[in-house]
Amino acid sequence: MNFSKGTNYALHTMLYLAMQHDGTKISLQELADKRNIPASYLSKMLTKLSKQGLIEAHSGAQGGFQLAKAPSEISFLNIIHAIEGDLPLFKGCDNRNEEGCLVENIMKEAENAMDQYLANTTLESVIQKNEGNYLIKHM
Amino acid sequence: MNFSKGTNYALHTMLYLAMQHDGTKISLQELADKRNIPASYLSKMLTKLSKQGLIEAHSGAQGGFQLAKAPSEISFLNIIHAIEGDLPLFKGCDNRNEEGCLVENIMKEAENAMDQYLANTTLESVIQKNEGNYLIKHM
DNA sequence: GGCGGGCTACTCGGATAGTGTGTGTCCGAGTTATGGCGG
DNA sequence: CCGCCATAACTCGGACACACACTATCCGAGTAGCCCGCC
Repeated sequence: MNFSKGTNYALHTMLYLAMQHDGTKISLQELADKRNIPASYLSKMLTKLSKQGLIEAHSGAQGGFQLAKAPSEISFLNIIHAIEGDLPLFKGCDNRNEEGCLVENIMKEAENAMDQYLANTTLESVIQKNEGNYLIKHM
Repeated sequence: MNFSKGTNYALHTMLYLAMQHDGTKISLQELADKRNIPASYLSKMLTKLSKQGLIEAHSGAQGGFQLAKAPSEISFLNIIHAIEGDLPLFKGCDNRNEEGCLVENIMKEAENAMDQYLANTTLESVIQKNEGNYLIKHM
């Protein structure tokens, strides 16, 4: 049980896109090179992000990707759900009765605690908090 | 990315064991039958729980399993870590510098939020909250 | 009656295997800007 | 000078392959309580 590499790739890429505040389009190849991500695989992740309306993909020459919303409106949770799916992390027991599975209910609450943190963390808040930081430029 | 079935099995089994407050030993077969879990597989999960000191295994005739601690001292987090391992859910980037990976730090915080909830949820608190409930008897 | 050995019930741990998902690659199809060529 | 067309650069999406963890099963080995029979 752990987050997939695809999620890691997506988060890094989205952060990179958010730093291009002027909204210029960036090609798949550049995104892949900057973070040492296999381009073919990253393409699949970007497709998912695009389908969720988080980024825009432009075909043809001078095409590329850019954010579809303001960085303040894109949370980590949005990105993670776009990649991993929005199914709950925990599948409860089969023989569920009218109140559902007790263990499952508890795990849902635990997951909600994590989701709430991720929903409150937007691309903008991360960049602002780390402005001028060495990290943000080279990671 | 989701919790394994093994975790589900372990949580249910531990809850069942906790309800045997008199500390009688319960055989692997009975535990498996009560929750419709394949006994051979459950055995592996119980081995992990035993190695983490959460339950005691008694060999031989009239043997079986019982909690090694009081239900109030066993949290959901203990059980989950025993099964899934205590590694962080998110593996950050490889090229980490002196401050680590920015994305990874955020994900660690998110995971901490979930862990904190799970650490505060003990077998005892779950049972007390659902005492007399239909669920607790039949799940 | 007491002692010992076999029996039974159970756990422990390794070996093995199927299965699904994550990860990665490749390639063809479709799309758009650009530049050159002809009118 | 203007418009059309070929080309290049790029995305899109499916097909495919591989690795690895999860899930599950089976079996032999070891262990502990119990009972029966022998002394």
